[in-house]
Amino acid sequence: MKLGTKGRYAVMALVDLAGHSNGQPVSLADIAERQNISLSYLEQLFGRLRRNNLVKSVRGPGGGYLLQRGTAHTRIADVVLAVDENLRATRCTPGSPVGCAQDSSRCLTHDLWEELGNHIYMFLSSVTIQDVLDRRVLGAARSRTTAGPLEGARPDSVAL
Amino acid sequence: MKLGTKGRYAVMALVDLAGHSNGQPVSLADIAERQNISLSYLEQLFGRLRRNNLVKSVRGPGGGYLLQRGTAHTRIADVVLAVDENLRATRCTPGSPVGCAQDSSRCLTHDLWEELGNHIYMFLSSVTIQDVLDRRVLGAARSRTTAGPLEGARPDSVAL
DNA sequence: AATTAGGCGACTGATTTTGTCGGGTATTCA
DNA sequence: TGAATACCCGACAAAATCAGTCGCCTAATT
Ligand code: FES
Ligand code: FES
Repeated sequence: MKLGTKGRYAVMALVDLAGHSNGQPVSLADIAERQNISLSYLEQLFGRLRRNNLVKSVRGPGGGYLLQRGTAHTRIADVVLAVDENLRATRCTPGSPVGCAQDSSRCLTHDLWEELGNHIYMFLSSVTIQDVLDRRVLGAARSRTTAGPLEGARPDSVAL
Repeated sequence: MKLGTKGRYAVMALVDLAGHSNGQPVSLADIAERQNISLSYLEQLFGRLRRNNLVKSVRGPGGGYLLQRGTAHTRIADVVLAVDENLRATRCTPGSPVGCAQDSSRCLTHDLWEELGNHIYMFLSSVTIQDVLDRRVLGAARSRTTAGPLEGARPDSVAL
């Protein structure tokens, strides 16, 4: 399991984007300056966000990025997964037959890591950009966490 | 946030230790062979575990390690923190005045990461070595998670 | 045509992680 | 006493990952 600057920057950038957009596209240069992140790095991140259908790009002068789904429907988990690729905590790869244990079966700790990953995913799924924008993370999110993600299951790369 | 092989190996080793000890010390060489982990690496890890009062060492022939607290009182969170040092997800250092935001106050996402860290810690605190040994991770742990850690608060390095 | 701003891939330096090595020290047993 | 066992410890090296840069391109607006 890892959570580096990629995931953090992506969330920060999207929150900034959501906060400064009034229906108009927001340029990366603006976000870069406000959030103190390198422009080239942001471009890299937004490339992945775009490919994951989280943002929409508008080219040319006056262009920039827009959130594809609304602020209330963009889950933090999706953002992190888009740029950080996996939250998986298990050592064994899901498809492969041989895990970290030498025999065929799963090792004793497998379930533990898997459940940990589930937990993290649930939490991050329960928080939206809008929640962060409203500083509504502590109370609201926690109460919703026990109920699981809002709606719609992730298709792949979730297993954790 | 990070969770590397150090944390995973440490938990695997302690579970193995708990499972193969009958009051007698278990040597690292045995664990190393069973779990397929380098002996030298294990020594490094157990050094930290010992310094964190999770295991007790017995030197000399027939020596090895014992769990200091019982299997039911050794929390996974303590093990991971002992070898992996921190689960903290925030970018800013807790003591320092300046976080990742340029102005003095916390950035919008600070609460999010902090709350994520809390969540992870709560989950890992709710599971003990005994739970893993009994493959009792999925149901039992989750039900207890909402109630928080078993007892006794961590003194420091927890903030995450 | 000129300017703006996204799109893409390769590349590099720094840091972290993972794991090894070599040489100790304490304890037991013969 | 001394040999064997097994913990103890710090330094070190290979490998992987991360963070960030660079150059050049394409699309749209004016
Ligand atoms: S983590 Fe999947 S088998 Fe060990
Ligand atoms: S994470 Fe603490 S101020 Fe941004």
